[in-house]
Amino acid sequence: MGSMNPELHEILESGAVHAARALLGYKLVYTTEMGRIAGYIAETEAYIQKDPASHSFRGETLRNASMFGPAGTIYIYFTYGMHYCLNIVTGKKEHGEAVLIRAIEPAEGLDSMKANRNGINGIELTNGPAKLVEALGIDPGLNGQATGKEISIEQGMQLEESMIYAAKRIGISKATEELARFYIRGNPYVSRS
DNA sequence: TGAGTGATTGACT
DNA sequence: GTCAATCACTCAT
Repeated sequence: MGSMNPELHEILESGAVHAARALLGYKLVYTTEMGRIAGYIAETEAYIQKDPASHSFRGETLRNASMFGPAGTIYIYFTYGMHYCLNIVTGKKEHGEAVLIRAIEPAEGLDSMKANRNGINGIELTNGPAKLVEALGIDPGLNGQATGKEISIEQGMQLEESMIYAAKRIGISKATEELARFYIRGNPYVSRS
């Protein structure tokens, strides 16, 4: 994390809700020996420790330990017996909060994404949290690592404030009224539900 | 020890 | 629109 640019570090450490909004437009980059695969962050959700819908709500366990790491830590969790989702940890160390990356707009390595997604093309490539993990081909073993290595966040597209939309979260049954989901207005890769 | 749920997706009616 | 897949975790026996 020492290599992370100061502006980004400040954003992440400022807390999950603020970071979820500010991360929109940044480029999520996965670097492997095969090359770079990347996309612009188009949709996020914030999860803080006092949130009943957060994995960190009941305190630290083996599964969610990464959420309690320093800002910039990678949190990858396994769910529904078959899918992985990617989070960027926010806040101070020991604070149990993170931003779920729900959708990206492909920017680099389109052919690799298609291959990783078994030939799927178009918006179905990356318009969901587990879909984008599969498209990038992210190794679940990277859970707990710091960003700036295999997974990094780079300056992306500049967004007008009016392009950012806040909404209720989706895919959860607790605390659904929280305005903790953010997305780029009009971006076709934003997941529905 | 077992039932129920889940930060999802894809196939099917 | 409904629902199965499939496992880690929580909570109630």
